[in-house]
Amino acid sequence: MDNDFLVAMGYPGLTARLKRLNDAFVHQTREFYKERDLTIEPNWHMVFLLLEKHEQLTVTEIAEALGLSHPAIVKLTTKMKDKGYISSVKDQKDKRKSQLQLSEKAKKEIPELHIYWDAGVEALKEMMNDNQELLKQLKIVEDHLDEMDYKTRILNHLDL
Amino acid sequence: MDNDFLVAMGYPGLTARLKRLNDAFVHQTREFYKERDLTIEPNWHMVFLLLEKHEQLTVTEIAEALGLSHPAIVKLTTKMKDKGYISSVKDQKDKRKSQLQLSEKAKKEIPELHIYWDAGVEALKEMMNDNQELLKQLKIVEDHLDEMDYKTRILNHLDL
DNA sequence: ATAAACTACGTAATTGGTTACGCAAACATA
DNA sequence: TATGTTTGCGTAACCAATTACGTAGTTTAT
Repeated sequence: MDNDFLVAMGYPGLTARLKRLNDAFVHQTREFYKERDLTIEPNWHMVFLLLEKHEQLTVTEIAEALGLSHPAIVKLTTKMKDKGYISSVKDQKDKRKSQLQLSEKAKKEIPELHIYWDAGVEALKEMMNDNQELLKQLKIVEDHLDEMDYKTRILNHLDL
Repeated sequence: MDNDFLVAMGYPGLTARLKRLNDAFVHQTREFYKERDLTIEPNWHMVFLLLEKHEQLTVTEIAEALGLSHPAIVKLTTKMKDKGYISSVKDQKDKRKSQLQLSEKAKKEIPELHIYWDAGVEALKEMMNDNQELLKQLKIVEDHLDEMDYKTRILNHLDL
């Protein structure tokens, strides 16, 4: 058996490697939180950061910012509410919306969480040899994907 | 709202971007297959390639090569069997194992599938500006992760 | 002012994966 | 040769996400 088949495959192995790498990060982040008895989950991180920056946001706004479906955000934020990290206020101007914000508990605990998140960033940086090249290369692909989607690109290459 | 919050976040946005990018590729590949009335799924690709290269493999071998759990492979290959792409033979030397291989149908259809997969590779290459820099950068992170896991690295940075 | 279209978001059903468990076969060892 | 341990893999329960759908509220057009 190959040392690493996905790597050996080159280009076609890319997407599986993206998934594998992400799964590893999420898994180990979850382990880390568990070990420290933190009752937060890995995918809450970006929601916390968003709400630190924006004070209040709707479900749809969060979904768009994170590139997830709105039902995903409903579930995620419901859990965060259950744990007391998020409070929601019905929007008075538009009654369909509810504005989500960090609770007092969240604001009190976030400074400690930032210590862990910062350590995570340092760990990441270290694994990336202290440069942003991976991020840059990702951006290139993301930008291309925005310009024209992958399916269309495949079709174009078939017609040649 | 930011143009792209995950990108703006830099390092901490990385894992969410890996997921988002992978999801986009998988989604659009699925759409492509559907449009061409191909009854295959995106994550079968690597299994096809593995079995082209290795003639016959067990569930566990495939799981290890792809970095997935064995139950994932059981489900995936069961579907491929149902569609007639994989046949399995009980291993005579070790009766716990069954050796999976490409069916005749698979061998007949694979040349056509390669046309599509090749177009996909061309599309990918194009999005990566015809270079392997992203793959190289990924490899760096993967190798570091193999050396020492992310959780341990976070802990190390906390102790400083 | 009313009808039509659109938007926000909650819920249900489905999906692709995971961990946990169990059992049978194989292997190692006393 | 019996016995404890490991391995392979199937099944069950669970989980995080998706798509599809319903409904109430908002906006637009006539």
